[in-house]
Amino acid sequence: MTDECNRSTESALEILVGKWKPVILFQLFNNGTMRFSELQRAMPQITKKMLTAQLRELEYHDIVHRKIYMEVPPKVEYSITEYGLQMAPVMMALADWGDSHIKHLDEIYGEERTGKLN
Amino acid sequence: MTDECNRSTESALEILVGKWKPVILFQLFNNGTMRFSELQRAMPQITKKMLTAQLRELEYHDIVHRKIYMEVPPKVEYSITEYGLQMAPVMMALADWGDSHIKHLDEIYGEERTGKLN
DNA sequence: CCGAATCCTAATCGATACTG
DNA sequence: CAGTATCGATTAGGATTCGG
Repeated sequence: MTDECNRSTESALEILVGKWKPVILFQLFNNGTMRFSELQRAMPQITKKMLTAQLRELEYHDIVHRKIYMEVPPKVEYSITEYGLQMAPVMMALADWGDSHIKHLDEIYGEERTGKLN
Repeated sequence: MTDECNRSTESALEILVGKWKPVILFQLFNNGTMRFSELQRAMPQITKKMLTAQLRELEYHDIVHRKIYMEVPPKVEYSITEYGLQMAPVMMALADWGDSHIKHLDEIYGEERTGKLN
């Protein structure tokens, strides 16, 4: 049971984990459909390699849909799948709790803390 | 706003992420107070180094409490803090969605899939 | 414009041995 | 019993270059 819970949780975390996954998801959740280049502009720090890799994983998990237009120059659009929309509550829960957690850490360690563990 | 959500989410993920964090949390949530050796027995694969490291991080985040008994041989007990209990809903949400997600992947790729992306 | 391929660094994870 | 220290293996992340 505990073991089962853990498999489930890790399966869920697989999707959220990665330096860019949450950002990408927030972008797509907020803006609906976005082109590859739009995503890149929205996240100036990300490299094409990373963006592609993370999108592929999200696509594999059926969270993100990839629509290819057969034209020149190439055009590819990404959007959250219907199934992906179901994880909105999880994202909200994480963002909510994370928000209160940031405040909690500030109370404990003060505003001047580095945020890093030694 | 999106940016703020993202900081919050990543702050939350910081806590859950790590190969052993979820397991440790499930153990402590289910069993209440546990000694170091009990945790080890519950997770035969984990090394002492990893167990210590993950517990320290959880302690830093005020999710886990560490109680040291000054006796010989040493005795240290770990438990979820009051604040830590507040993240129970998040854990539940993750486990729930992860569970349904596993089933969803099975539907898409079939039971025989490896679970790995290429 | 949207990637794939290559190479490299940094962080994470793990096996083993040692200590108060 | 409950750790720390050290080292090697593995993986995630990034810079750059090339191609359809």
